[in-house]
Amino acid sequence: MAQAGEGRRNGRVTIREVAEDAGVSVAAVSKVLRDAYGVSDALRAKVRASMDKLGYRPLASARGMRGQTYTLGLVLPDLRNPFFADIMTGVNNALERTQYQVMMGISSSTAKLETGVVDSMIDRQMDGIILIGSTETRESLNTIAAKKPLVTIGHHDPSAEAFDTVNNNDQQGALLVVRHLVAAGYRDIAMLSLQGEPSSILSEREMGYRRGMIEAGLGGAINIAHSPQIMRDVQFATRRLLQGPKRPDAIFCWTDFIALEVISVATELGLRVPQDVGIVGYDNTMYCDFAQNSLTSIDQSGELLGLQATRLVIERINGRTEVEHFVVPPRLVARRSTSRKEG
Amino acid sequence: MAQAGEGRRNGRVTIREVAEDAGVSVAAVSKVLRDAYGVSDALRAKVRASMDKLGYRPLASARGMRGQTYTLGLVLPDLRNPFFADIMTGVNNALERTQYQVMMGISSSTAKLETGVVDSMIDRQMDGIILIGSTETRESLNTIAAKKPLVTIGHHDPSAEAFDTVNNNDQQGALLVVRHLVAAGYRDIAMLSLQGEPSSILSEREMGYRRGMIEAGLGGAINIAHSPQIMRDVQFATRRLLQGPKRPDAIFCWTDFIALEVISVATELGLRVPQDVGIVGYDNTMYCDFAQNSLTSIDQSGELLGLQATRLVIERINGRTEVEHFVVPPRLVARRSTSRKEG
DNA sequence: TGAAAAACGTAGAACGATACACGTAGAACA
DNA sequence: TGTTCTACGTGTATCGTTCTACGTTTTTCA
Repeated sequence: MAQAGEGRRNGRVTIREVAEDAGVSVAAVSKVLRDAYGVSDALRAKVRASMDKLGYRPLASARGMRGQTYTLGLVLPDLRNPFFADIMTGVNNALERTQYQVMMGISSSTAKLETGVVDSMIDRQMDGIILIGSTETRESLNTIAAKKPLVTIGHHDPSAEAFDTVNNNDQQGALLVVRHLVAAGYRDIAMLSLQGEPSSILSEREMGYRRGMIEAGLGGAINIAHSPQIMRDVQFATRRLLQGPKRPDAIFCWTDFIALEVISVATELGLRVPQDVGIVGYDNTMYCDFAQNSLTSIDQSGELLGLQATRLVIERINGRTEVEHFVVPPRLVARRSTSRKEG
Repeated sequence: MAQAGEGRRNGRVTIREVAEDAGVSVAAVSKVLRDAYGVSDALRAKVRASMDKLGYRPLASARGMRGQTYTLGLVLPDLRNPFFADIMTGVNNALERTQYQVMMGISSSTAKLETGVVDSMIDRQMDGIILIGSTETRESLNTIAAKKPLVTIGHHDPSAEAFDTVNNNDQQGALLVVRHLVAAGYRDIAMLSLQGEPSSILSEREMGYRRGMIEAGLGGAINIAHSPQIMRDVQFATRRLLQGPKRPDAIFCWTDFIALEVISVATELGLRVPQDVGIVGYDNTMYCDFAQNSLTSIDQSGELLGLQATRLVIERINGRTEVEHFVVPPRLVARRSTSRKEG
């Protein structure tokens, strides 16, 4: 509580002082602040001049008590996946010319922590919330949406009414992967999927994988392994796959990071990528491009996802109530990790 | 402003309702909330029961008006470097049994954006601020510290009085790198340093590099290149280094991510790592361990840095005013990217 | 037993911004 | 000239907490 500066208010300029300086009422200043109706240009100019002169900044807590805080909450599953940086770029672009600021929290991909972070964002009066890769149930999401405008990224629920969703078409993404691998000559294609709380992306991608395999007449080779996104576990799961009785000749991984780890393990086991085993990731993060990885991956346009989600949440804050579901088509980026033919 | 739920208050339970339900005064509930002096066990139990029953959660904005918001602000330079995830782990561990929540913002390594993010955290009444890799001047930092408890990570200023610093010893880290490379038989050791706004880490590391080179009698080979942390620029700078007149036989990179990119470019140029060129990174992020990278790096114990910074900022919130400067010794982790001898 | 001190509870005034209800001046119209 | 309407300003109750100052009860100790 003790503070380096002086008194408790810390030398902060209040709306009252601005009003006094400009020779107008407090309410007039508030109107200028909010671009509200009923302010003449002359008054607006006078007030803005005083604000600049005094270095006034409205206090979010106080605004939150009666109006908005002009803060958006963004919840990420983790800080390790650079894909979220792409989303963040989109969010920031969308926020460029607005009053809004974004604050981030980490859910660590667990429903319990996610709930905690979201609740604390609601406690902090954030005006809207963007939830990436949520593991919550439809019920919980509806509860949140009843309290604050909500948009999810990476959560499929086309029948959701209370909140908007922004997604890449995960089923199609998985389908593209299988088709690409089949075309490259791979047959025993395994999927290394995510273990943990069930989520809609999970089932979408697994569904796409299954459909792709069946479509190619490889229904008998369907093989889905699961691992949490933790180094040790991924290594273990990968060894199990690659050293098991019928070794797959290609692995479709949940995420680029996992794919890189699979490449690492395969290399250590003396297997050649892509000749002995083809590897595909998801998200097309910057690591895919490195020569030592050269990882085939699915691009889901993170920047666009972030941009759209932000647009939608601001629209909701401004009163929209009809639901909107935005879907981007995925795009496969082929690299050396699956180019068996030339290899 | 429009909202899915009912009225403006959104069905939120207030402290008043809790007080009523428990049959005590509002102030008594507040005391329980803040673990303040002057509350009997009986009363505390009664109040807690009511809080649970009603699902009460204090509103941060309202608390901020008079007291604390129990929110810490954490400012990261970017979301792409997984090193910050380690720091975050430490922060979360430190916060485990406290009431505090952390909210993150991104500075994109530019002083202007950083100032914006920090100001908006102050507007939002955060109780304390942790600044990672700050590019601000001592003046600005003092200004911030005058308003809120401040701790920096990755900013060397041993004479700072108004805020605490938490650091790894960057000069020693660079020194360790040079010594290691020299011991492995490298001589023309270049440093690929960061371009952008000057920072104290920058000069510390470059100083360590210079000292190491001079110490090894290689003062004549000192060669510092600069590049911003952007893919294209790093590639360009690397090509310049590796295709220039006197090609270095080892490159000490600013960050693991850059080092991985350097490995990529070197590979594309047909150079073998570590035989033709040794590569060292910084931060010892998880990517270093992958077989395809096997990158020698400096571990600066991100988790510990995060833990200490959080401890310090909370101490400051609780009234400490004497400055504290915490330094962790760096540790070199040798991997294949510099093992010329066996290679 | 009585005085002093400690322990606990309460009322009510802040905190800074918002937004409603109201007041006023001037324009438009007949 | 009077009436109605519009445009714009203003005063002030209000949001949900904290916290000071004070009052009451209980405990301690000689």
